[in-house]
Amino acid sequence: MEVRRQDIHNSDIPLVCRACEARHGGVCSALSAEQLTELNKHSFRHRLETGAEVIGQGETVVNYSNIMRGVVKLTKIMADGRQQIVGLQFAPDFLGRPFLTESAITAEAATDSEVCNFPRNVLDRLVKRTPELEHMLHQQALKELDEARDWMLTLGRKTAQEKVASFLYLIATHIDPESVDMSAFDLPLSRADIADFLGLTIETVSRQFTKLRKENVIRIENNRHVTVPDMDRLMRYAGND
Amino acid sequence: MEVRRQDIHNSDIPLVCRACEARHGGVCSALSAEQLTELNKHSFRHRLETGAEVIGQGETVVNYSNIMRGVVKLTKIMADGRQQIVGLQFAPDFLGRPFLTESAITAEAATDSEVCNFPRNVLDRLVKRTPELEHMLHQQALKELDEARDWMLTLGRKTAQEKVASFLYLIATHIDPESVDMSAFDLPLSRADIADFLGLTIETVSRQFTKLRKENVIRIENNRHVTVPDMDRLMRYAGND
DNA sequence: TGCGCCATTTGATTTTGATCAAGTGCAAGC
DNA sequence: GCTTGCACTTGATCAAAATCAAATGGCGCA
Repeated sequence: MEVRRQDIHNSDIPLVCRACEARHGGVCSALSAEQLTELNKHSFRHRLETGAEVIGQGETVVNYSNIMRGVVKLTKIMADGRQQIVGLQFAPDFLGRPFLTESAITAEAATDSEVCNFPRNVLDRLVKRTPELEHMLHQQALKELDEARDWMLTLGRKTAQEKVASFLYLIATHIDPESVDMSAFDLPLSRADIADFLGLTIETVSRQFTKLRKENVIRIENNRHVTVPDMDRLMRYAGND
Repeated sequence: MEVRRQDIHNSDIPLVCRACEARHGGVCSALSAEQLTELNKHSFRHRLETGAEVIGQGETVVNYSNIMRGVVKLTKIMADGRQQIVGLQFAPDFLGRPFLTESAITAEAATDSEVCNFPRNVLDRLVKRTPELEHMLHQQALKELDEARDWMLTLGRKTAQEKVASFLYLIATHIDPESVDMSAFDLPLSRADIADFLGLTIETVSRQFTKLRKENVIRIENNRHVTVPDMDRLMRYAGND
């Protein structure tokens, strides 16, 4: 099943980009062949092992990235070490905060990942000249805002059980957007990360996993692999009626 | 002290806009005289009493707004009535979610307010033709995203005392951006609203107010008027070291 | 095979904030 | 001036989640 595209001749497009799965989902989809070539001159792909930091809170932003593969967590840290994950980004999301030089968050690979980096100033220049690109980034910002607000309801008003169920539901629906069957997946986060995402402790997360398992809402193998026999049931446990 | 402006001749600008305090801060600042005239043909100013709903969760968006005066709260409600305020908007913020027809949140006047409404389709058309306008909206979305993520840390990881102090600090720094002295202000929210903003109950909010008062971090008159003798001290109570 | 290292689970106890239940104070209306 | 209603405060008790403290269970490696 070939998908026809009316945009540009493939032959005009840089080789690496032609083979890039994110080209049609990420920011690059808003660029012309020349712009892609220009951006590609300065960009480089990059593997990230679990835990590798993309940028730290308070650091100067020199690169933006596109996530090619894996999951990246965005965290905020307090002076005394308390930590909150404020966003999870999945391929092919854009990673970066346009128009600010200092990062307000830490971005770090939650799983083994791959990103495509481009220098801040090159993309910034491109954005100024390409309204379609700014539109793309605007859409992404609005999507992240919607997600952040959804999560605020979870953090502020849900019980521990609802929080854990909400997290499982979120992962089920985001981890593999291509797949029709969302009922089996690997958790991209450790219990500690899940706790930081939900505003709970590891112990509470663990207990809620056990409880959901005993009530047959989920099955768990090897701590990371989850099966959901009834997605609607999980949704009800998450408080999303 | 007259402020010189290089943009456009005042005489080309609609009368109501010329007298509008929000014109230089809000979306309108990105528009040319003709565009302002065009938009103004379809826009109307509107008073909102405390509690008046601008738009309800799940409803179809027909208008965008600019807040001229007052504070608007954005809330999410669960099926069983639990409620979380996910954003506070102050004049001259833009109010609305571009590119989506259904609202994911309820927007409601937290104080007596005034807004300037324009039909969705008129502004949408204008955005398509005006990159500068999209840039403005993009900036606003990013600002709201930064604020949402700050608040996620507060909701997920701070104690009740830190939450209340954080709220007071937020209001002190947002209620009157013009004023140099932020140490005295009126709370724009009732205790119930504050509880919904902080993910707490009214009782807990009240107790924390009392505690902060007894420790001389704040003074309170008539339930709504707050004085902060030492802003840095309040900030430390908020956990922002 | 056994050791040590982690991440995770489980259990006992404590703490924080929620819930339930009266009060208080103030302003509007008769 | 008294009642009524509403927003807020205060107090007593309860429950959910945090904290403290051991287990348990892989997994890599000697």
